[in-house]
Amino acid sequence: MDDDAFLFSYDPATYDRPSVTVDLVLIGFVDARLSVLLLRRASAPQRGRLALPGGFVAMDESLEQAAARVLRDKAGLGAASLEQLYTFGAVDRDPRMRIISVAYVALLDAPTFVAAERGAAGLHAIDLTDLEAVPPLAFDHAAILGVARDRLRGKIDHSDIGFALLPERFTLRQLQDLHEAALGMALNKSAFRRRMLDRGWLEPTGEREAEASHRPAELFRFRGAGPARAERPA
Amino acid sequence: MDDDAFLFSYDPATYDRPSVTVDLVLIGFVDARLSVLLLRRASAPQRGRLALPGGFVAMDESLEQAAARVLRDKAGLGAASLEQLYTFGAVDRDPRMRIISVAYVALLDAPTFVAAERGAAGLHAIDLTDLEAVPPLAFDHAAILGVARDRLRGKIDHSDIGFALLPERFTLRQLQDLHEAALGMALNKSAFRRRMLDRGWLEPTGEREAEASHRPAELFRFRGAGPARAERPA
DNA sequence: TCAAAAGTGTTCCGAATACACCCATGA
DNA sequence: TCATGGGTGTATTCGGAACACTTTTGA
Repeated sequence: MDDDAFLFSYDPATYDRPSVTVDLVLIGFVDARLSVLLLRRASAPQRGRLALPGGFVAMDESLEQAAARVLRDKAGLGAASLEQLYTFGAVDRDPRMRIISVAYVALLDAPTFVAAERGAAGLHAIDLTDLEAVPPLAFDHAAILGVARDRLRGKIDHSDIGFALLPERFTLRQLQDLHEAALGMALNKSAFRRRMLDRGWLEPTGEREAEASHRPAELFRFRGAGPARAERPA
Repeated sequence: MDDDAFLFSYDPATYDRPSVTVDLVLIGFVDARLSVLLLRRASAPQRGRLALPGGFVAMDESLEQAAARVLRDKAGLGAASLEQLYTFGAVDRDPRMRIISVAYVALLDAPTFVAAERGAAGLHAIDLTDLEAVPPLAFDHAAILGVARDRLRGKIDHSDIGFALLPERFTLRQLQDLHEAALGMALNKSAFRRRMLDRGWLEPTGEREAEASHRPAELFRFRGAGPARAERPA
């Protein structure tokens, strides 16, 4: 930013500025499926269509703060793993006015996801891995979901983001189901097992699942992780 | 975005909106070093400091169009590989007003980079891989450069972005120098060689470099690349 | 003929895979 | 006792790393 000639003569009342919003992709892993929470629009435009929960960025809050506020107000959730996804700025992406939207991804564990789905009004869950089967979404939100899906797919095996989708204690089978859902392919059991254990991210709790008609699996806990890949400034 | 109650009562004259800019990280690979082009600020604030070239996003242009325009006006360049990097939105990142900036990375080949450095007024090149040695930059631009450096480091071995920094015909040594500069580490010669050739991205031109006191290396060309990793919607 | 860097072949090692087998539980 | 899925051990395959070696040029 170095447009000083323009900047000094820049009069907010004279020159239009775009509006800026944040849109949230709320992802959960429930019943071995990756789901996203969308809001059914109650008014025009795109009335009746599903849309990402979002809101305007106020002058006194950062993008992250705006995202956290939307998470609170629209989904009734406190903290969650929030990560900036991409910024969408096509001129006509919203018919009402010029709106630039910064998309964030929030990864929720299953109880939180289900609580939000039941608790907040108008929230519906759809399958993130089968976007073709979803009825048309509002605005360019289908494209945003596509980017979110691709990002999750690209990062889940190289970073620790997946654990934000699992309960505090989980089995290796759950972890593998999550990876398989995100990648859309089956994974070799013992190879996956070894790879995950060799990473040093998993801490065995002595406990085992109390479940069904077979040998109970051991429950693991996500141990903080060593220096993982980070990417979140500003 | 579903904030209709707010939206319908939203009066641009009443509610302030943030300004939105694009900032460009112009990266080149010259003399086996990764460099970035910065503009010396001629006026307050941060007068005399180096800053990323940038500009406001107009109402009738997309973010990509704004980035291309800045590339043209500030660096005198036509087309270039432009990729969105990250959006910076801290409240106080600019002392004059609330400015949200969408950063883009442009990868330039060496002649283009040098031409821009010489041609456009006030442009200075600094070493991207040695940001600590650079005098303090304006605003949060040092953080932006850090994100750009990390992104390049993370992608250069997994995608084909590196070729945008090389001339149309290049030697494997040049390609390896580029990767070593981006990663900040030495790479094994034959392993690198085999890995690159096995990818099917490189097309041998029959030609060889006309150069110095040793066996001339073969010149390769970047062949379109198969379905590489993409990530650029809206 | 020597220095320097390009380019190749061979071995070694580790990670991923495939697969066989054992273990623990409910029915 | 059987079915089911958890968990382990072993052989195989594949790719990268290491390293020695040959090739080709200018000086």
